[in-house]
Amino acid sequence: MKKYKKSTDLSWLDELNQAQRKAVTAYQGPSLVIAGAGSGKTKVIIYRIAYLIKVCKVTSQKILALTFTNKAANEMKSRLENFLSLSVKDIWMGTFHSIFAKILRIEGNKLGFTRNFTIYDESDQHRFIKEIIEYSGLVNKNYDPEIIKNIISKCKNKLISPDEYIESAETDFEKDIGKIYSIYNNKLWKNNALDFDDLILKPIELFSKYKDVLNKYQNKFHYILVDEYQDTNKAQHKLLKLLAEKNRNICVVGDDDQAIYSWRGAELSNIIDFEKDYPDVKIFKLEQNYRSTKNILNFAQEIVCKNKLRREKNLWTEKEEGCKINLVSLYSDKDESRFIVDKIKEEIFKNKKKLREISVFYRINSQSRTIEERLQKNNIPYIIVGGIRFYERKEIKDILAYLKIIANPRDEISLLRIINYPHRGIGKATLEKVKSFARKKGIELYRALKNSSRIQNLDKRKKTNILSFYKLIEKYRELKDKLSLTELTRCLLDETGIISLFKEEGSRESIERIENIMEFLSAISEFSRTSEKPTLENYLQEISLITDIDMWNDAEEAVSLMTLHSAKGLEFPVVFIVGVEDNLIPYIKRLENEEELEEERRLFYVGCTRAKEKLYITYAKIRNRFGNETVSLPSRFLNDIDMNLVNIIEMESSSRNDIEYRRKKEITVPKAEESFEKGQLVKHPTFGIGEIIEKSGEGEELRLLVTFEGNITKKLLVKYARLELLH
DNA sequence: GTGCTGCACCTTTTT
DNA sequence: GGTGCAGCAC
Ligand SMILES: Nc1ncnc2c1ncn2[C@@H]1O[C@H](COP(=O)(O)OP(=O)(O)OP(=O)(O)O)[C@@H](O)[C@H]1O
Repeated sequence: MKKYKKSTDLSWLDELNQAQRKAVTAYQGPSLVIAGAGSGKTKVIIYRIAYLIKVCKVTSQKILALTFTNKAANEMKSRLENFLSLSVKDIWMGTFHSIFAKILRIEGNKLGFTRNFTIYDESDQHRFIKEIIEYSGLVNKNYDPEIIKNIISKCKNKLISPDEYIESAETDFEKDIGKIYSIYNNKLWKNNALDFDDLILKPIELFSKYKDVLNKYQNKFHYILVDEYQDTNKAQHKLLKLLAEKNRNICVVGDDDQAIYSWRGAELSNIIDFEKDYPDVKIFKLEQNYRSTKNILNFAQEIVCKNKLRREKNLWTEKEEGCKINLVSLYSDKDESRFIVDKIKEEIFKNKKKLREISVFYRINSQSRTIEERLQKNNIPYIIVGGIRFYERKEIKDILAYLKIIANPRDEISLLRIINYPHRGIGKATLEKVKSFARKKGIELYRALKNSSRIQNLDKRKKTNILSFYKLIEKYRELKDKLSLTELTRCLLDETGIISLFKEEGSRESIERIENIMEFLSAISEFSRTSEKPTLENYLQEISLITDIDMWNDAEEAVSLMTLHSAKGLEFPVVFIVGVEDNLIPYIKRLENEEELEEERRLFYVGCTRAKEKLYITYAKIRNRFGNETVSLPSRFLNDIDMNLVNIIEMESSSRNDIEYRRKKEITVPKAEESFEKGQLVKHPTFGIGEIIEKSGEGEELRLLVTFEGNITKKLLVKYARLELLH
């Protein structure tokens, strides 16, 4: 690649087409770049930053660039650095969450928490809410923490405070949620902890309360750029509005067809509101796609243009037609994996593709397993991006919990996690006494440990146990600033005996855990070496906002496997999208309302548009889900596609064209579910006549337990079973 | 009071 | 195919 070293050399602008160049050079005032996949939106952001620095002589500290993942930010940085020879270390570039966490560390004391605050991830939140439900004194304690967590998160994304929620609550359920929400926030504060959503909310609070602070950051960030704007939420919108109010130099870039995070509170309406917020906005449309072949682009367009709620786009490419899209039908998920791995081999050996140029996308993480097994069998290097994050593994979270308490002793969730790990004779009953003591005295749990000698009717031995745990933590709190981070962690591991615990156990799983801990240790020393300020607090902050995608080294020679969501923003020469079946893409829980269904369609579109040269789409008839075999049909998104764009490969033993088959079947699916009742007789094409024993689920999910002739009992999904009612 | 084992229930996607 | 929890054995 060509490098542009001299700052007077402006020929790098020639790498942009005319529309892109317009978007790059209109650097003042509000800009909205709205364009389809692969049209160079991210490129516009990168070049705009270069333009600001090189041509407009803006100092890099004055630029704030917000991306969707840390990986995207790192990529931008390296492109600016290596290719446009810019120093990027002063640019504020990162995700909303990491940038504003950084600001909160600096300014948080104004809102009543200290700079060593803990960030609770989702499992911490879950435990936390569970704890609240148990102790909140609510009559009904049977609430599902997961549901409550989601409601609270939705509220936060929509800027609804606990008080506002309580005010509008009508049902008892809502009133209880309001109570829990309010306690939740209060307890977070007491724990000196924030959840993910707070990382956006708290800055809003900060800027609204303290105009001088707002002013400071408005003056700091003269130029704001936001990538993937279609997936921002109300809170983020508000935050941007506050920050951009003064200078109004804000450039957002997005594609409504790629909005796939509404379930996380993202609101497509932010794009429309942007035009309302800034009536003088300059709108730029990019229409040339530089990524995919004609066939791929046309196929993807055809998928997404069936959505009603979208802006019409006119995407085109100068690239060649390329291969047709391979539409592959298989009998089972096992066959699917075999097919994919065979094709990967073919791509590598015959077509001389590199492993890292190939990626496999799926709807849900659990689908990776069968493919993974097959790849292992064939000794093909692969990497799973996403799924359980490295830092979410149990053994790592346990060590992290120690480190978190050392950094922030008020963090009760981490405290509870490891107070009896490894076992030190502080069980449930003992803990209960300590907790109730803390509550009665109105003190933090950690302080209750210190004063545990004063707890009534507690065994003396237990008190000693508690106190020695307290002293252990205290010791490390003192050592924290004396030892390096690596030394501190090593000592801690030694003293707690966590590693020897696994060594003793000696099982395969334990060995794997030890390996993970070793990897964790090397990650810590890596951080100590590369970070400017390698403190415990900085380390904890960094890892709580880092994801698998961010850690993934895409230069490594390995096939990558990831969800369709994770694939957003990436590109690969060869892409496989697997499990393109109804109930998976679109996902079974998102079939009911039109908006969700459209989002599922967009998700599929995002997947297709990642492919540069070759796209395989596979679906299987039989899929193993939690040990049960389930029958699937090809995705409805494959209906009415232009057959000229696809190459149909039938790998299924019964060579029926399933798409045709599906169309026929739709007519024969019984409409009224009420028509099936216990005791009635039905006829099945394969099993013959049987009696309905049990009925469960409803709608698409309606299942019947039927005993057929010969005493064969089957659980059938009515939707697929083609049952005929006998009167 | 503590710790283990077997059972039930589920799980969409992620900063 | 995993995780969390209830109930049981020590
Ligand atoms: N003017 C151009 N000339 C050549 N290649 C380009 C040009 N603009 C963009 N590209 C290339 O097209 C590909 C897609 O660009 P980019 O990732 O910026 O698009 P995008 O609009 O952000 O895509 P998406 O929204 O689908 O993630 C990249 O490989 C990029 O280098």
